[in-house]
Amino acid sequence: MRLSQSLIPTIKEVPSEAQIASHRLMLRAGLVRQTSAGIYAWLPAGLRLLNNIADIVREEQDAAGAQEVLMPTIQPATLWQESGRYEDYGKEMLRIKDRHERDMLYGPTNEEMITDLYRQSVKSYKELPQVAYQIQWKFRDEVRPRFGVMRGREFYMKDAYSFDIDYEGAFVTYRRMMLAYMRTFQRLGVKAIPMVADTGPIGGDLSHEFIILAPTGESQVFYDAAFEDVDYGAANFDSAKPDDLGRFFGIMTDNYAATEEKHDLDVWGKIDDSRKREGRGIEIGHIFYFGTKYSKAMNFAVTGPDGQKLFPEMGSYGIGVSRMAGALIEASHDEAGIIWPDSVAPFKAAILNLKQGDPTTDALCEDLYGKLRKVALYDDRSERAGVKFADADLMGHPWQIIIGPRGAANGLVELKRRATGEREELSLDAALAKIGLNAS
RNA sequence: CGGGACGUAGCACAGCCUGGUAGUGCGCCUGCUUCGGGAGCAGGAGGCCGGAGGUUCGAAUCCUCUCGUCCCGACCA
Repeated sequence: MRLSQSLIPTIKEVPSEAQIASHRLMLRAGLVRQTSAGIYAWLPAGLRLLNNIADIVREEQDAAGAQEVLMPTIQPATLWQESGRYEDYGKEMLRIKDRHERDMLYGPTNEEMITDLYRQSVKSYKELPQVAYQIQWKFRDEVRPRFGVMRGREFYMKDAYSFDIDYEGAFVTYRRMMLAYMRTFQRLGVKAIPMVADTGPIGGDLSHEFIILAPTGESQVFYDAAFEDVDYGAANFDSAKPDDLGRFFGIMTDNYAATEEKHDLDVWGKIDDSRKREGRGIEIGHIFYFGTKYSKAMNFAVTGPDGQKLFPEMGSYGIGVSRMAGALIEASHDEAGIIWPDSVAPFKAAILNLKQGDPTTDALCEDLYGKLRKVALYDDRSERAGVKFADADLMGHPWQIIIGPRGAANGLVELKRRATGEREELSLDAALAKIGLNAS
């Protein structure tokens, strides 16, 4: 994109409502704007970020054998009355009436809806197991939204639902999804630690939450460095093999990890100091096994091998996609601004034209932009160099390709790595090769 | 849902206590100079002071109500 023609409004001063780093930086970098408490508009750069995160989540869900669906945001109250949660959910649920005075709601989660869809069509155990997921907006009317996008009322979330014919199958699915989560987080460039969790209003008895470390996290967490040493990639674990899943799950559950509420000083004390990791954590995902809670309540039964009625064993699996956007910034920023991991950056590189209007510089920039149109942001504004440097640092592009009249005369550009601050002067082709963006 | 604050120009704020019709910095526009880390000078645009009601000759300022936003706590992907 050309910055001069984009709705990417960077600002020097921060609106006073933003308290934490990620919120301030998301506003300053022009990623989002708040429209109501806990409700945000995603501007072009922010949307690219959101989509990049969602794409990685999607790829790993697909790789784990889940199928993507898209369910409505507005749901009929009748479904929730069947499960009993219409009453249980309380004021967090946004309730609406349509013109016919029918009770509707903006979905905070989708167990009822997916169960309804399965019971309509799936009648035999032979059609299971299945996992379906969606990446969709949800709404929970938090009493006190805060931390910008990290604790909004409207949020973008990947939610998956699994149906197995017995506990053993459900447990395999649970472990496979957990592995998919660790792979997803690894690709997103964050350290995520699974911790045994309360199941909350969704219910069930096997549940983990995934916490990533960031200085402004909501709670103190403790874990063994063993989690960081693991490569969760397909080369190390084949998610189709039960043995691999077992080995993986062993690592996830045998090593110590706990939030402060569940911290056990005796166990912690026995861990070698060099392997202790401690910090603030942000919950970024949550997985649950809850058995037949919804299949029974909503009468979703299939015919089993013995011809008898069988209620599928279910689980659900969430990743907060919009929350992840904020969490990534919490985990990766400095005084100057955001430092995006390469995998999710809205733009892989920014082209900084230091002297808009200089024929040589303009020509070199245009040439480069022509090659990087899809992945780069071209700062073609007639601003001074200092403004462009500051905005590029603020927006956090992994690479800055700095083009000024000095180097342009010799066909040279300067390449800056945001994360390290390293700069070097080299030819345009060499710069492209180094960034690894040649093909696009 | 308990506790506490704040709404004045796009943003950050002053003015309010002690009523007299609004100001500063940044941003924005124009011109000149500048031009590799958020430039300088000059000129300019922009606000029915969140909304409604009240007190008063007169309300940003005092009173009441209302809407909105933020912070602490409890709660949550």
